[in-house]
Formats: sequence, structure tokens, C-alpha cells
Amino acid sequence: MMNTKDANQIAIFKALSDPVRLEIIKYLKHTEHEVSCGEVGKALNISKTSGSYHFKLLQEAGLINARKEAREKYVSLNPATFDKFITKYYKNI
Amino acid sequence: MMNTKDANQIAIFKALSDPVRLEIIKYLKHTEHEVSCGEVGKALNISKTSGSYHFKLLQEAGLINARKEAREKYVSLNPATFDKFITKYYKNI
DNA sequence: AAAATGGTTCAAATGTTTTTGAACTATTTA
DNA sequence: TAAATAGTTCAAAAACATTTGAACCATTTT
Repeated sequence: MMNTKDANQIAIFKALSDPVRLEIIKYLKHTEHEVSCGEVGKALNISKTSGSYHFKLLQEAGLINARKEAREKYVSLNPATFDKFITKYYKNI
Repeated sequence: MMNTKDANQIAIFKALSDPVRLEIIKYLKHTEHEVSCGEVGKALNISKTSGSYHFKLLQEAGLINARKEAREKYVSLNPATFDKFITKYYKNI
């Protein structure tokens, strides 16, 4: 009764159901272009350890794109997932 | 940074981020017409206590409509919330 | 080369959600 | 009227998610 698709859907909904992660998503939505995890963390007052944890979850859910360049990790929203997934989910449930 | 709107959104995403509740939502999506909590619980093998808990959360998130008739409680999907909310959220984030 | 910076990882502590069983209310059936 | 049925509520237990701090790796700056 619980397949891989469901697991993905749940990962996405879980990712979206936390205030910190919602703030991150909002921040990324505003900025449009990619930003470093550090910038986001500072702006939203998240410790780097906690930030690391949340970015990982968002990444795993496919809600953000991440790219590591030397020391820094750059993240940006993956609008495709957020958008497409939701509509798709509602149609195929 | 966290308003009432956010709280509602989070309640909805939380509601959708649990396997049991997703099963319930799927069940309601299939049946189209209203069904009793007992029927759903039996079909999905959820204890009545646990069912009561999950139906309450879904209700509070506005994802289902519930109506009590004598002993039984009848529930049905509230497609408006599921549908409308998601699109709205993505546009106004 | 040393110190600083940006991130990750780990384990422990803390916090939140979910499940369970017992006790309960209200309604229906025998 | 007694027993059964449909749900709810409560508190405890179990499970899961999040935060914290210390230690770490790699890169950049001094």
C-alpha cells in the first residue's frame, strides 16, 4: 500500500511541513538566483549544523538544487519539483 | 516571520506528510461520496483510537469535511482545500 | 604556515508526533 | 433494559524529528 512514489511524496510534504524549511524556501523564492547556505543561514538565524540538516532534507526531497563550489555550497529552488509534483500528485492520487 | 497563514500551510503539509493520512486521503478520493470513519478504519487497518487522531488532524487542516450523524461520523475529501491551497501557496510564497 | 571560513558528520539531548489501551458518552440493536 | 456499536478522550509508551556542540575536512586568507 506504500510505494516509492508515496515515499517521495511524503518526503516532499515532510520537507514543506517545517517552519525553518519553509523560511528557507521562501528565501530562495525571493532571491531567484542561487545563494550560499551560509547566506541563508545568517539571514534566517539558523546555526550552521541545523542549516546543514535542513538543506539536506530539502535536497533529498528534490525541492532545491545544490552545487558545491570549493568551500561553499550554493542552493536554489527547484521550482519544477514544487510545482509539478503537487499538480501531478493531486491528479494521480 | 511565522504568521497564521504559515501555520495553516504547515498544518496542511503536516497532515499530508504521514503515510496513514495519505492512505485515508486516497481512500476518500476513490470513494467520492462520504463514508464513515469506521469504514475507512476497517479498510485500512487503523485502530479506532489512531483513526480518531488522524481524522481530527485532517479535519483541522481543512482537508476533509466531517459530519456527525448520531453514532457515526461521516467524512469526505474537501477538494477545495487540497487543490486551491496548493496552487495559492506556490503563487504567494 | 597559521588562522579563518564554509560545510559536514556524529552522538547526545531535547522536543514533537504517533500508537496504545482503558475508560468514557451516546446511540442502536436484541 | 442489557449488550453491542461508533467514536472520543486521556495518559503513558514508543517512535521520530530537530537542535546542539565538538570534532572534523577542505579551502581561502593573512
